[in-house]
Amino acid sequence: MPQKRVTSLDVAKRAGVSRTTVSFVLNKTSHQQISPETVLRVQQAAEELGYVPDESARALVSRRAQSIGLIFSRPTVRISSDIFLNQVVVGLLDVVHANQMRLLLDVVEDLDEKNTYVNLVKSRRVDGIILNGPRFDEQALDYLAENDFPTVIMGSLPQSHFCSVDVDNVAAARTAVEHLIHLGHRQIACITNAQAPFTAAIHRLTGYRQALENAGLPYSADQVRFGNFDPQSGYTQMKSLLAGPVRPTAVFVASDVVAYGAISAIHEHGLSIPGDIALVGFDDVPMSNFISPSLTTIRLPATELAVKAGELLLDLIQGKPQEPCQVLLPTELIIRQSCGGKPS
Amino acid sequence: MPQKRVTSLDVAKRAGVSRTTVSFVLNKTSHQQISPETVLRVQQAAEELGYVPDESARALVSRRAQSIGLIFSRPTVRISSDIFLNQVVVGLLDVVHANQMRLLLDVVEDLDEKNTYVNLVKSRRVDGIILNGPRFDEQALDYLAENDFPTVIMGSLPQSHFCSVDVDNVAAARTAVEHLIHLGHRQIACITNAQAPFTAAIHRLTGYRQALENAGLPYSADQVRFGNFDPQSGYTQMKSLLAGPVRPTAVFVASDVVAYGAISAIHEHGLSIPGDIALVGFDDVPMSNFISPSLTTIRLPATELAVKAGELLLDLIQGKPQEPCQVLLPTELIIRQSCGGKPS
DNA sequence: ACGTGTTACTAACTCGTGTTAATTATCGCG
DNA sequence: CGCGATAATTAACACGAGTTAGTAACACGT
Repeated sequence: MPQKRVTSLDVAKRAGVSRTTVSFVLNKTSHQQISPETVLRVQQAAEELGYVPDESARALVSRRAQSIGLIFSRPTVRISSDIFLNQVVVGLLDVVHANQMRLLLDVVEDLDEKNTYVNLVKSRRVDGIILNGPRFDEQALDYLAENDFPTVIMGSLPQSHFCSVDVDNVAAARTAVEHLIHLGHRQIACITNAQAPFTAAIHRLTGYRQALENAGLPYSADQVRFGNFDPQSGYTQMKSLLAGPVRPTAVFVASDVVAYGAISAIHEHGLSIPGDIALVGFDDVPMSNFISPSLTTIRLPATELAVKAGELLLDLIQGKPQEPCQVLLPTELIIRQSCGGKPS
Repeated sequence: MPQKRVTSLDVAKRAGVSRTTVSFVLNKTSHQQISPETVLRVQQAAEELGYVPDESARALVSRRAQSIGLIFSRPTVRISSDIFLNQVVVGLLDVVHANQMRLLLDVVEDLDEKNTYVNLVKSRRVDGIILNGPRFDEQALDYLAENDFPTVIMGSLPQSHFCSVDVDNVAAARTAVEHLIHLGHRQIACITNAQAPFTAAIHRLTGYRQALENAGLPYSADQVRFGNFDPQSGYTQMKSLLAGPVRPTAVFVASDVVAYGAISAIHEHGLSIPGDIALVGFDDVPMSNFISPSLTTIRLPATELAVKAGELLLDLIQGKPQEPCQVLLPTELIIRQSCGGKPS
C-alpha cells in the first residue's frame, strides 16, 4: 500500500539542491564540477531514502535498456533437457553483473515465431542479443544484420558475418577418435549427437572421418548412426550397431547424454565397458564423472563460451573495434574409465 | 547504420491522423470510438512501417515493466548443476508468453548481495518476482512484504505470508519409503538430498521417519546420512553406510543426482542393484530412466510448479483476489528397476 | 435559429530521468 | 573597487508513449 516511490526530486529536495545536481552527482558526470560537500549531501540523501533510479525513464532518455537478451532457439523438449543451459546462464550472468546490466531470457521454438526476438529488438528492451543454437529464421537474422544490431551467435552459422563463439568440433572429434586409435582400436563406430542438418553433428562426424583417414583406416557408412540429443536415441542406435554384421571394439558417441543410452544398450547385451567395447563421449556433462564406468569424453567449455560471448557482445554494444569476430575456444580430452585408459 | 527507429508519430503521419488516435487504435482503447476506416488505415500504416512501441516509454507512463523476474538463490556451483532450472524456465516462459510479458533471470549467490533483486524491484524493471530456493535474505524479503510487491516463492519458507508453490515433501518421501517397506525391506537407510538447514531436506527426512514409524520399524540415526546435492556426496555417504556395522537392504536417496553417486559406490563394492540393495530416488531427473538400473523415484513436477507459480504471480500483479496462496502440487511414484518392482 | 447529443478526433499534460545552455556566486588581481 | 574568469548550480527541453479533457462536425427535434 505504501507505493511511496522515491524519485530523484525527493532526493533533490532533501539535499536542498536541484534535480539536475542530483543527476550529476549520482552519475558522476565528469566535466561538471560539484563541490565536495554538496556531493556528500546528495549521496547521503539518496542513501537515506533508498533511492534507485527508474530504469524505464533512464532507458527512455539514454537509449540504453541496460540489458541483453539470451535466445535459445530449439524445441521446448530439447530445452528442458539441455544440460548446458545452466552453465551458459551462469557464465553470462557473470559478465552481465560486472557491467551493471540485466539478462532477459527467451526461447523461440519454431521458425515462424521469429517475431519474439525481433520485437525484443524493436521495442528497445535489449541492447544486444546472444543467439544460442544454430538454426535461425533467415528474415529475423537479416533484420539484425541490416541494422547491425549487436549480436553474437553461440554455435556456428555457416557463411554469416555475425560474431560467433564456438569450439572446433572437427578437431575435438578427431582428438577423441585418435585416442581410441592410439589405444589400439581398429573397428571404431560412431553415433552422432544429432541429425544431419545440425552443423555441429556434421563437424563431429567429419572429425571422426578425418581421424580414421589419417590412420589409414577405412571409413564405412554402416558403422555410423545418427543420434538425436537424448539417451533414448543412443540406446536405439547402439542396439542397431550391435545387430550389425561386424561388432565394433570402440564407439565414438558425439554426445555424453546420447552415450548414456548407448551404455544401457551395451550392458543389456551382456557386454562390458571397456572390456568388450570402449566408449568416448563428447560434452563432459557434469554427471559423466559419476556414472559407471565414468566416461572418457571431450570437455566442452560451456561457461567459458558464454563468458566470451557476453564479452564480445558488450564490446559490440559499446562500439569497441571488433577484429577477430569468430572465436573458437579449445576443448580438452578428459580420460576416465570408459576406454580403459586409466584404472579406477 | 540506418537507426531509423519508427515512432508512433511516423505511423500517425502516414495514416494522416494524430498520435493519440494511433495509440487508441493500437491499444484498442474500448470506450473510444474510431471509425472503421480510420482503424484500418492506422493498422495498415503501422504494419507497413513495422512499428513496435518503445517499451521503455510505455513502461514509464503505464507503470508496468511488462516483465517478471525469476531469481535463483544459491551458490553458482549449484546452479550449474541444477537440473530443474531448465524446466522452471520453460514452464515460466509459457505463462509469460501467453501474457505478452518477458522473463528476466537473475541469480543471487550470497546473502549480502540482497541488493540484486531489491534493485530490480525499486528500479521498476519487473512487475513481480518468483523466488526459487528457500534461503533468502531477511531484509530483502521484508522489503517485498512491506510494499506488498507481487512475489511467489518456489519452495517452502516457514511461517511467511508469501504466496508459494511446492510439493508435499513429507508425504512424497513417505510414499517412497512405504514402497520399499511393501517390497519387504526392513533395514532401510536414508541419504538426504542436502544438509540440515534446507527445509526440503528436513521434510524428506521426516517423511522417511514417518514411514518407518507407521510400519513399526525402528528409526536409527546411524542409518541416516546427509547428501549435498551432487553425485560426489552420494558416493561418499553411501561408502560410509556400507562401512557401517549393519548393511541396509534398501536405501532411500532423497535426490536422483545424489543417488547416481550412491549407485557408483554400491557397484564399486561389488554389490548389485536391486539384488543386494534396492534404491529409491527423488526428483525424477530426465536421465533417471536411462541409467542402469533405471531408477525408481518420485517425480517432481518442476514445469507444472513453474507454471502454477507464474499464474499465481500474474494474478497478484493484476490484483486478482488470492485465496489459497500456499499451493502444494502432487508427486508421483515412478516405479522402474532399481527396487526390483518391475522387470526389464 | 437554437439547444442537445453523438461521433470522431486531437491538444496538452504526464511519467522520471539525462543533458545542454544559461544563470548566478566566488575568486584573483591590477 | 571593478572586472573578467571560473566554479557551482539550475531552468528548460527531450525521450516516446498513454490518457484526460476538450473541440469540431454533424444530425435531429422544435
